[in-house]
Amino acid sequence: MRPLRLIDPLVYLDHAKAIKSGFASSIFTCNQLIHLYCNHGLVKDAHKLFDEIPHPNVFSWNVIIMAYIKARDLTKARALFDSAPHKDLVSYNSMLSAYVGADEYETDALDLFTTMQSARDTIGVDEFTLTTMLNLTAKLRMGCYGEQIHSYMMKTANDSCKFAVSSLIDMYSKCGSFHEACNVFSGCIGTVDLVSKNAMVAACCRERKMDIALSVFWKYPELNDIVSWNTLIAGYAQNGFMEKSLALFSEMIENGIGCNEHTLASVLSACSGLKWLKLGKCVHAWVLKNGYNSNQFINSAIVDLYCKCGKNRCAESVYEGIRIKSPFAAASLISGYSSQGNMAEAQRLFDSLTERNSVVWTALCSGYVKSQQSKAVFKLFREFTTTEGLVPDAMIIISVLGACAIQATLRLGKQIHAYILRMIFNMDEKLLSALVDMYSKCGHIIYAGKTFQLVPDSDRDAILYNVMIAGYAHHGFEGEAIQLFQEMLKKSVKPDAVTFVALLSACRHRGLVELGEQFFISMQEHYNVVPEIYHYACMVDMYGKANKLEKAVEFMRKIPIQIDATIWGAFLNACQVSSNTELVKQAEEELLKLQADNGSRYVQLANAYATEGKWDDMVRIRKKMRGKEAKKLAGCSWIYVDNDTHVFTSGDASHSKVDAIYSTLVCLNGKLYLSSTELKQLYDIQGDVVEGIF
DNA sequence: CTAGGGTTAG
Repeated sequence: MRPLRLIDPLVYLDHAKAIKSGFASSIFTCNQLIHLYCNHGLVKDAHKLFDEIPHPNVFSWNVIIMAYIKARDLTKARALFDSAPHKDLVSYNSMLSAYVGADEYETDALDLFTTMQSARDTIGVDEFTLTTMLNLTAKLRMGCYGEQIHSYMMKTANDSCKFAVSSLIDMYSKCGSFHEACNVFSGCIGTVDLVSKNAMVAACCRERKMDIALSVFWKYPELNDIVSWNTLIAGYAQNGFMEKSLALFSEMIENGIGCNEHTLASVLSACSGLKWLKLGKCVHAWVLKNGYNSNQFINSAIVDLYCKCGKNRCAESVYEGIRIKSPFAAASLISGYSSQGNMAEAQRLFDSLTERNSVVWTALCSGYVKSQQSKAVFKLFREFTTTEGLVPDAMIIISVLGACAIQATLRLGKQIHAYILRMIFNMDEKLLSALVDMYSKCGHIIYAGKTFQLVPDSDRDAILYNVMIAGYAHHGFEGEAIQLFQEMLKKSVKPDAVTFVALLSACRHRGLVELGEQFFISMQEHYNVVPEIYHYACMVDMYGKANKLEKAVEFMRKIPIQIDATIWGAFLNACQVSSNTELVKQAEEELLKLQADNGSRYVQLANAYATEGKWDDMVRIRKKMRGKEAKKLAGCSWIYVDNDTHVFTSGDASHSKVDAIYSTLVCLNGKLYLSSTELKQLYDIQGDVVEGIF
């Protein structure tokens, strides 16, 4: 068949006419011709020819069924399949793999597989069927079924051909059984084939075990093809090693391997990660020159590149220029708008889309989380599940948990947790970090701790530790926070800037000045973490809260970076605590220079003067604030009681049960300033109420 | 002794 394709199809159209007029009409030639028509997308002509065959054989039926499968008309393919008088294993396997390859036909695939095995049907299964089914279990991440197929393959000696091996590695890896994947791979050492090796490299990349991936890659260098290189390049990029990914790409080109659209997509995402606009633009030019600009992965990577490099206008014009737009490119642009806080534009683009996948929904949701609009997230999520009837995946769940954390809606957070358990989601560190953060921000530090404990030691990454340490810090458990920090060091998980923000803020809240100072020094000396604005602000605030103004002043003098409004704000607070009028004025001037339009700054200053009884100054600041039309939103608290939200602002007396509320408050005030142990007991009591979830 | 079905990278 293959050489025929090199000849102008028109020759064969002539040939078809010849057959029709009675020449050369062997059924063999007819079947070949049907296949030829299909390869040129001429399904209708193929079908016409098929209809003209007086006695189609099993090959004829199979080839016409394949024609509709390739044209993605599975309904028609199935209708032909059902009506075919001649069917063999090939017919079944073709239909099965069509179902496995398509979205939302998983049940049909399973039904067909069951039919094939049923006693009434004598068709049976072979190694083709089994590898196809492995593919399905991999796609559905159902490792337990994959395992069953594996044992059946072993029993029937179908487990050692190269197709079986590569599919098994792929299935185990995608179902989270890396160890099993390794076992399969090492079982065929010596007779390694290329595809199995590539599947193994991919499996290592999925596990972030890049050193193993590299050693597998270089173990049989003569085997390496373009897929091997692409797998490794993509692996490095996806695990955040952008420079390594690009270095490997140069090596690939130097070795004359060449590159294809897979390579370029990874290279583009490495460029976005590094914000290397210059190289990214070169790749963009290369894409245009080589006609890769109809590839949806490439297009979304280019849009993403321009967004990440702050060139939203370029991103927009690339997006406009895409002829067949994919939801992925739209998602990139939505994330671009979101990262600039432009949710109106993000929503507008979302509304204009005719095709939305869960990536688009997630992009918009996480945009609203970033801009703290939790209500919008809940609204979107409701639309997603009820109106659209879509099944949430882990990514969108993470966004919703983020919204729960912002709004401290424990009830919804717990519902989501229960949902995760019901759906038997694969709980990865990302999802667990989001859960821990939600429980912690909703005030349930005990739950947060229990969720954290569910994560096996080896899976605890820096983000998860950071979330948990910050949780303990905010709840006043500095001992637990520090203990966790030590555990983190012992497991050689590298602490980063966020870790130290959490630790310093624990010291700040508890007035542990000396410990805070130790952390601040050691973060630079031992852990190579450069202090950022928030670390400085935290230190200043710590000195302020501990009433050590002279230390704050001394610290302010030594700050090597541009002192911004956050730091000045903390310093102003410190001055207020110490009632130092001279310094307050100094801080005021600096602050207003930096943040003339921030209403909260004026309010803070006005209050500072009010505390000192300097009413003239207070009035002056208030007037200045009006002149600039700066506004300050009043901070508020809220609580859910019987499905009703009760909102309170400071000094608020508008609630119908205001007397009862204030008398309870007086009571609670007396119980404040508990010791760490007392606090824990209090949380434990709360924790027991809904213990069932764990 | 010739046709048709299964594997890896985003």
